[in-house]
Amino acid sequence: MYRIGELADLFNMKSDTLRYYEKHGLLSPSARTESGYRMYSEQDAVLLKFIIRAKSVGFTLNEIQELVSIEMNKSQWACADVKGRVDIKLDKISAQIAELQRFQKGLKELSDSCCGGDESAEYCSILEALDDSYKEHRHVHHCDKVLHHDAEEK
Amino acid sequence: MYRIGELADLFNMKSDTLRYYEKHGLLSPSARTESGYRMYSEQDAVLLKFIIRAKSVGFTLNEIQELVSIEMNKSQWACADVKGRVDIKLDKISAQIAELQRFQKGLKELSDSCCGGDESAEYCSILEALDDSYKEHRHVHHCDKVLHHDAEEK
DNA sequence: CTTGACCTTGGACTAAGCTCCAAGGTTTAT
DNA sequence: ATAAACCTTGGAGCTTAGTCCAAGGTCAAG
Repeated sequence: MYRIGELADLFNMKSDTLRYYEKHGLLSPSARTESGYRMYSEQDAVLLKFIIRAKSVGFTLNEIQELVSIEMNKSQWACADVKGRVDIKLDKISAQIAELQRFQKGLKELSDSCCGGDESAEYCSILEALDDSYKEHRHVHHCDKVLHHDAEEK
Repeated sequence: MYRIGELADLFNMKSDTLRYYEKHGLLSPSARTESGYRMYSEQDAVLLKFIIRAKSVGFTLNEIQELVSIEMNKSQWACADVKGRVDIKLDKISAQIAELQRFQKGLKELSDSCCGGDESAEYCSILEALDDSYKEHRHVHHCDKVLHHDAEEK
């Protein structure tokens, strides 16, 4: 069992945040001491870890609360309902991964076309790298130019 | 050239949001009419599209502002600096994709083990699906149980 | 030449997600 | 047995990202 401060330290967060989560129905300590201290179990820590990870992938506390409340009352739910809810979240995640990958591709092209030397970054266009409408009439910048520039320097 | 309301409509947002972005250095209209109306160019629209996409993959307005200001003053920057900044964002994106994929894998396992029928969702554990420490001593639930249940019904 | 749909600025308001503070109770180490 | 380091509640304050409002200017149509 952890006291609130111990659990908070374990996950690098403030006790305040844990109280905030409790108030919003995300995570209640599984016990209290006679004097009223919150006591968190190993299970609570696992749930907290889940909450933190869900948050880090972009779920709001409300969405997480929904997942958590399903988990808490799972014997009352039909399996089909749980599956349905989870599949909705899965769709959201797939879409988000796809968008991130598109973004990654754009930035990577930019990084690759940006030679990384002392020369001006005039041709390192973030927009050019990311906007599809640019791509048709796009100038392709190779590092040749820079290598040439480097050659001149030598 | 678009007036503020036209551009806003084009991207399903409020004029207020565009003014907000302007105030925070993300997007200034490339012209004003004599009477002071903001006029946005095609270029401005491209930049706005970028801002919206960056936001959708989880960048804060501050981070986007940083990328945009690099774009705006790119001739003043050394190529290496731009590449450096962009590479930092790329790392962030890679990490985020990885985390999303881990989350996706967990939820997918859950969805698969959750047979989706009328039976109780007792064995559909989101935590079990997502917490690695569970996996070692994990019960594997197959849909056999349910198929059997279905068979009994017939 | 007025009506309605736009636009301007400035400032107030909201919601989410914390974060801090005050006033007091508890536990622990010296 | 007393100080330091925890904990409690309640409520205020902060940041981010908008969103709304008021008072007034502009512009095209009838």
